[in-house]
Amino acid sequence: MSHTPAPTSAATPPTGTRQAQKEQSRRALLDAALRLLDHQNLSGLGVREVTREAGLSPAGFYRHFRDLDELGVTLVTEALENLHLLVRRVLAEQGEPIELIDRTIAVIARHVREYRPHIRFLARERHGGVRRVREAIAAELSVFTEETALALGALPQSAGWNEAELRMLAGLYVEHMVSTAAAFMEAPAGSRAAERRIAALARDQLHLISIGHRHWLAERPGGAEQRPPATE
Amino acid sequence: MSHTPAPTSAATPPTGTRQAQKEQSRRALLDAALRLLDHQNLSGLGVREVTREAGLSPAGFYRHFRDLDELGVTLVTEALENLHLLVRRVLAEQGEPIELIDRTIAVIARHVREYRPHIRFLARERHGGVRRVREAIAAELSVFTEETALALGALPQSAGWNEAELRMLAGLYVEHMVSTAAAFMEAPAGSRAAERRIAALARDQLHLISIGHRHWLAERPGGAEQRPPATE
DNA sequence: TGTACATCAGTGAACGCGCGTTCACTGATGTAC
DNA sequence: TGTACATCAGTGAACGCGCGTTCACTGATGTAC
Repeated sequence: MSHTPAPTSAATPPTGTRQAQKEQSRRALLDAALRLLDHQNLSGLGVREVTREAGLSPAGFYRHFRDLDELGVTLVTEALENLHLLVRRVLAEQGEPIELIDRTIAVIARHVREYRPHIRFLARERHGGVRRVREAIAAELSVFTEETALALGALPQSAGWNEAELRMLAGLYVEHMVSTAAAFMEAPAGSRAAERRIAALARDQLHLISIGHRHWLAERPGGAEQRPPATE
Repeated sequence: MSHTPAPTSAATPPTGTRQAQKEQSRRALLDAALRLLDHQNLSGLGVREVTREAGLSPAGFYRHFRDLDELGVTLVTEALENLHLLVRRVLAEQGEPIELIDRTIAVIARHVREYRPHIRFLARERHGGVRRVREAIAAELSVFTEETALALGALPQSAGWNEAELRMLAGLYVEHMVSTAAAFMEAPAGSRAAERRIAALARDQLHLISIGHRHWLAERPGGAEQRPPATE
């Protein structure tokens, strides 16, 4: 080694360049689609539209996807992985209930800021026109609810709660998270004032729910002893 | 009058028949669109598609609407009137808190059963691709929240609540109503078992929120005296 | 009641256009020797 | 290192098709007398 080899440069493309370039085009197609989905629905997307936005010729599309459905499925997968990332971030938070609320909201706000296109895509297609996409999102939210129920069960204020009750409460929290994320998403991009207003509102609402959580056992409908065990 | 005139019949069309026939075609177009929107988005609708479904020739469309946007706006208006009908039904209910919860859920279930296409349309377009539609829906939900806040303020358990707090709670209830309606809507049409499961879940969740409502004043964050008056 | 004319909702044909998809091609990247 | 060949991501032209919209028309409904 009389001289150090030149670092990977444009002049001397290393093996693997080809594959990397292909990946880059694929990424460009997916990103173009996400950009277009900011103001339209998945079912309204067109092959020519996407390739135009991505800077490829229409025919180039078929080197990467069989058709638009396949690209759609890829986007769903990405968005759901992304949602799972959000869930893990939220559930990883620790602390007293009141801190937990603020941290949860902060995590959601940050996530929406970082991954707005994916979040918008999920909000838009959750009740959108493509059944398989709707079902995939519903299934993921359901998994999310189970994970949340598990986490809630570990809290001291959940002592005495059965599984059905934990899932009920988890559902309430998940729905609230979803609508909070949607609210952050609809806010004018980058408006910290709007973000603060949404956060303050969500904070009070979560606080009220946590108060309900704490007093539930004493007042649960029908009385604690009449409630069936956690079947269903 | 030696003989009673024949009642309105097909053989002797009365004045006004023409207008009534036109209205019938217009209704057929709107209903066809609603039917198509059961499994696709507003922005994906086509003139030829709608007229085909309605049994008119493509050109006939233009006797009723300038373009699809105009038909879309009409559907939004109808759906929002319909939503307002639901709100009035819910807010008209009276009774003890626990009864109120059950009645509210029953009203929502019935309304979704009666007007499923309109409700589905609202759910689908709430975060859909057409900005003006999204904004119209958001504005209506906001009005709805204000009305709910007003109704909540009249309840004895709201004594001592300021306006911002009432709106906060109303927002929670409205969001919950929306997701309950969506859940009823996604349930297999006519499955009473699924409806009962959704109703039971919603009932517990509303109950938990109402417990939070009752204990809020004693535990509100920062303490009651530090809270600013009901300015925004 | 009957007749002559006006209205206009709905039609069928035609238009130009952008769509999804295919095809033979080009030329940079990769490989064998 | 240099040369000869293979691969294959991306291209540009072409296709047939359904779209939105227009147009002159038809015939039932409505009106005047």
